[in-house]
Order: sequence, then structure tokens, then C-alpha cells
Amino acid sequence: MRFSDKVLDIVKRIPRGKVVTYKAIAKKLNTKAYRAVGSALRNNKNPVKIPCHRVVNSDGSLGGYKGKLGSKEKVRLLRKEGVEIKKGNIDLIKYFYKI
DNA sequence: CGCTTGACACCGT
DNA sequence: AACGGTGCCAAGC
Repeated sequence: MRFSDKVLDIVKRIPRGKVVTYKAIAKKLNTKAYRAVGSALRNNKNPVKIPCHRVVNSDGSLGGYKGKLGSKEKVRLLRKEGVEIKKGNIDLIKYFYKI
């Protein structure tokens, strides 16, 4: 749980209107467990404190959210926070949050 | 030459 | 032991 705890901690401090990539997180943790990051978020124990919808793929695609079935909801939330999304892709250049 | 799709690799739960 | 909310590289169009 230690690993996921770190991930959660990072995601937890993502400011509103910004997003982070799994790669960035893994990099910040000095690890290549990209997938593990996703697993951590999936097993996320505090969805209220952890805005998992602010975590996206390195290419800007939303990736997934709840089994890749809640992507629309994810987009909706992000849009609501001020993040512009084009065809399911986010402007990392504009909304990427450097950890 | 630039973009898109597919396969393989990594780590943790 | 298998799966998962990925990333990177290579080949094809």
C-alpha cells in the first residue's frame, strides 16, 4: 500500500484545472511502474480526496476511468474545472501540472 | 514525411 | 496467477 499511498498523495495535491500524467507520477516516484500507478488509483480508497479524473495518459488521452466506461464523466468533471478537452484529449501543454 | 495502430514490457494489488 | 484507468517503440498507411 506504500506505493499507492505515494501516488494518492501526489494526485491529492493536483490543483483544480490541472492534470498530471501517469508517467509524471511514476517519474516523480523514481519508478517505471506506470501501470502500478493506475492500479493504485483504481484501488483508490479515498475517491473523495483523490481526484483520479485529473490523471491522464502521457499523450493527453483521458485513458480510462472506472473501467474505461466513465470517460465521459471524467471529461465532464475536467471541463467543469476549466480544462478544455478536444475529442477526448486534453491540452497537456496548457493544463499539465508539473509536480 | 507525419500520423495512427499494434505488440511488448514494467510494477503493484 | 491474472489483471489493470500505461508507456514506448516499430511497422504500416
